[in-house]
Amino acid sequence: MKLIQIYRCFCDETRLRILHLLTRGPLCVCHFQTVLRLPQVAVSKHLAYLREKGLAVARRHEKWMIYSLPPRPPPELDLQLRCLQDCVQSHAVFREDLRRLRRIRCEREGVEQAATVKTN
Amino acid sequence: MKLIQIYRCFCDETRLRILHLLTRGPLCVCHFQTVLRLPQVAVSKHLAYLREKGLAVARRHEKWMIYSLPPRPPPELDLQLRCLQDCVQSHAVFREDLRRLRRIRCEREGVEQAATVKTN
DNA sequence: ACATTATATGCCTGTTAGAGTATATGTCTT
DNA sequence: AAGACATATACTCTAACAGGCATATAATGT
Repeated sequence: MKLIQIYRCFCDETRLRILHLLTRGPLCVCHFQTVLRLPQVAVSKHLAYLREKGLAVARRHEKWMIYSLPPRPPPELDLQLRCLQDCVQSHAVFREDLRRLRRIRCEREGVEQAATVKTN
Repeated sequence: MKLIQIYRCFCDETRLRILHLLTRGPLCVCHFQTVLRLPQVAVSKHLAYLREKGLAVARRHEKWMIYSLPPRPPPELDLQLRCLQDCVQSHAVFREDLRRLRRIRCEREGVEQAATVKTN
C-alpha cells in the first residue's frame, strides 16, 4: 500500500470520520448515514473511494453492506490509524460521532434482545 | 491548525519529501532542489503551499530563503510528523533523499571550513 | 547601472475530486 | 410479480491542484 494513497484517503473530513468510526468496528451504510448525518450518496461514494484504495472492505449481509477495515491492515495504515485516534481526541465532530454511534449500538442491542425474546 | 489541512499537505509526494527533510532541520530552496532533483518552480510552489497552510515558515538569509518547520508546532502536527518518520523508513525515495541531504551537509561544512581558513 | 544568482508568481492545461440529482441494482416481503 | 428498502453508479458542475513555461522580484557582485 502506498503511503500517499493513505494520506489521500485521510484528507477529506467525511472519510476521516468514516475511518474513525471503522476503528471502532464494522458498520453498515445506513448507520454511517445516521451517525454522520449525511445523504446516502455522499456516504456511499466515500466508502467506494476507501474501498478502491484498499482502506476498507465490504461484505453483504442480507439487505445491508457492512464495511470494515481490511483484515490485517499493512503496518503503515495501522500506524496512521493510531495517529488519527490520537489527533482526533480534541475535535468535537469526532466525539459527537462516537456519541451517536453508541446510541445506535444501544438501539441495535435492544432490537436484538427483542428479537431473541421473540424467537424464544 | 485543522487536521484536514495537515493531511492535505501530506497527500502529495513532493510535499511529503519536503516535510520529511524539514524534520531534519532548516534548508534553503536550492538545496531542496538538489536533494529532491526537481525543478525550482516545483519546489518553490510546494513550499509556498506549505507556508500558506502553516506547515512551514521561511526567513531570508542573504540571497537565500531558508525554510523550516514552524517553531513550536501544534501537537497534531507533531504527532503526524512523528508518524511520518515511522512510515517512511521502508520507502527508498526518502532514504535516498537523506543520503543526498548528508552529501550537501558535508559540502557545506567543507565550504564553511574553507571560509574559516580564508578569514583567518 | 548591469549582470548574476536565488526565489516567487502568473498564466495555461490536464486531472482529480467533491457535491447534487437522478437512476440503476440487489434483496427481502407479501 | 410488485413494492419497499438498502446501496451503488452515471452524469453534470465546479473547484482545487500539479506541472510547465515565462516572467517578476530581490539581493549580490562588478
